[in-house]
Amino acid sequence: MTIPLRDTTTAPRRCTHDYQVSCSNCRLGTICLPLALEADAIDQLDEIIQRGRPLQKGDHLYRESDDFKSVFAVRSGSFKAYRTTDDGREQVTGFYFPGEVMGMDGIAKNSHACSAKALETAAVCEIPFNSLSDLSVKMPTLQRHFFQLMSREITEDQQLITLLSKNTAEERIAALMLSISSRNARRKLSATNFRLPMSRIDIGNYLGLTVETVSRVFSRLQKLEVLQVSNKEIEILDLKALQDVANVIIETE
Amino acid sequence: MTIPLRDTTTAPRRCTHDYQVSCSNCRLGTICLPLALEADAIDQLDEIIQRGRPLQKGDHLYRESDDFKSVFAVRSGSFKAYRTTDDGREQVTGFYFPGEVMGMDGIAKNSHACSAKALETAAVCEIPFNSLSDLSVKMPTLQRHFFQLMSREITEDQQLITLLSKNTAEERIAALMLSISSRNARRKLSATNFRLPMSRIDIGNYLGLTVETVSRVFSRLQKLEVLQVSNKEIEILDLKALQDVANVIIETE
DNA sequence: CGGAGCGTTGAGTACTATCAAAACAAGTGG
DNA sequence: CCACTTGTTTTGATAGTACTCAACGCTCCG
Repeated sequence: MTIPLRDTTTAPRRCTHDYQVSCSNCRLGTICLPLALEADAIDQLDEIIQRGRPLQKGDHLYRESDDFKSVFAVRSGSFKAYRTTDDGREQVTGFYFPGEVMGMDGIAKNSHACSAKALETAAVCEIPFNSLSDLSVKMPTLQRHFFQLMSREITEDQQLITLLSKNTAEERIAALMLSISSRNARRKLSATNFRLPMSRIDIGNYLGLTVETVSRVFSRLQKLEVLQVSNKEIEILDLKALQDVANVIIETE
Repeated sequence: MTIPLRDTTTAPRRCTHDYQVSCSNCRLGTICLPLALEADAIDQLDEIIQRGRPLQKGDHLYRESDDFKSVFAVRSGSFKAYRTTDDGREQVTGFYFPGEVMGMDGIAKNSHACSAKALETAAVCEIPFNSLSDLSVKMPTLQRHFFQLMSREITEDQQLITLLSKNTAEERIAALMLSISSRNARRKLSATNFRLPMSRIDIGNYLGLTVETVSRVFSRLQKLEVLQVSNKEIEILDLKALQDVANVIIETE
């Protein structure tokens, strides 16, 4: 499960490990770029992607206001994206798991709008944006897919907005657990048993709650036998109930 | 100020009104698509844009789950975008003023992720997405600009996320007033005197507050002589103070 | 083993929501 | 033009959810 790499802060550019894979044989398949592309197209994409950047827990992939050069697809491990507010506080804007693409917020101003930090040992595919643009011009399908990827990021942000704007602490936590569950399922991992890579602090920050509230909600959901929580290990005991909690039950009429 | 069009539900396709303008002589200039394009490019863009769709207050430009065909640039008037949550409630995701582009959330799934409703009499430029895609392939600059536009939408959503996650009612209202103020300024309108096109309900919905709270905050800011509020008419009396309210003063150390 | 950071739990508080009522504005039809 | 309806906005009283402050148990790692 964990990556067979460690301690390679200065990663050797090419070695024979599994991160050497190409897009065509990547086990993440079509998750990262939902490409129903011809083999030829995949090869071209493959050309521009730079692999082999293992990061340790706590390492930054990029920082806010860094020059924007590339977007990144997570290959293994996980990341949090966050921005620093005017008054110095941190706002977590998203968590990223294998197959998901980060950094598109940097396109607007040619500098990253948020920082990305590894929550555990992690590896990414770096996709230089200029090359991607150029290739998109030649390959309308790729352009379309990338538009879709960005659009999806927009709709996901809007879902979070709704969550923050309308939902209670329990609903927010339940929604996050369900989100992580389904993203796991997409990668053929267990939808009911998983380990949270992020701290309670990050969860609270992301969901607009304090750590204490997050902790209390977990305790409550455990008491209700909806979740089994043991530190970062989560087991969904009652999926239906969890969905009910998330869905806002309110049936006034 | 209001548009010289009314009652044209079935808008005549071509008439001699001012909405006949082309991109090259549009007084919104580079606001909508920040195009530093060559004249030739602008003409090509102009070709694909469909104008003359005046809407009345309350009319929908598109609805959630409508087929996605186009994005829209606001020409006059204003819109709110909203999505309906699973339990039937409404979540306002944004307000759109002249020069701003709506509908990019629809690209991901080829159907609109939210509805767009005119807050007052309004007109738009419709930009068919397929044509835009095709043109982008031929014009890398246009592709780049459109990527940037989408990226900007992402960063703006993230700002709203931060606002909802971290800020008090007063801070949220202040931030919205400042946002509207600066968007007005960009269009060479007054940054201190303006009319809110949306209701208190919409403001509250957008900012994750109840109507009552919105109203109370306006009253308080008025008492503090930061704002002059008279129904929908807003005057910013003390910009500095308003920025202080928005910026989270908290200077613990 | 001990410290540092993380996570949990408790008590009290505060901000915002909820409920309720009334003033006000806008639109309709007689 | 006015009575009437409907929806919006404001204000007040009360309640509840989540925050703050505080203490303590747990983990991880040097």
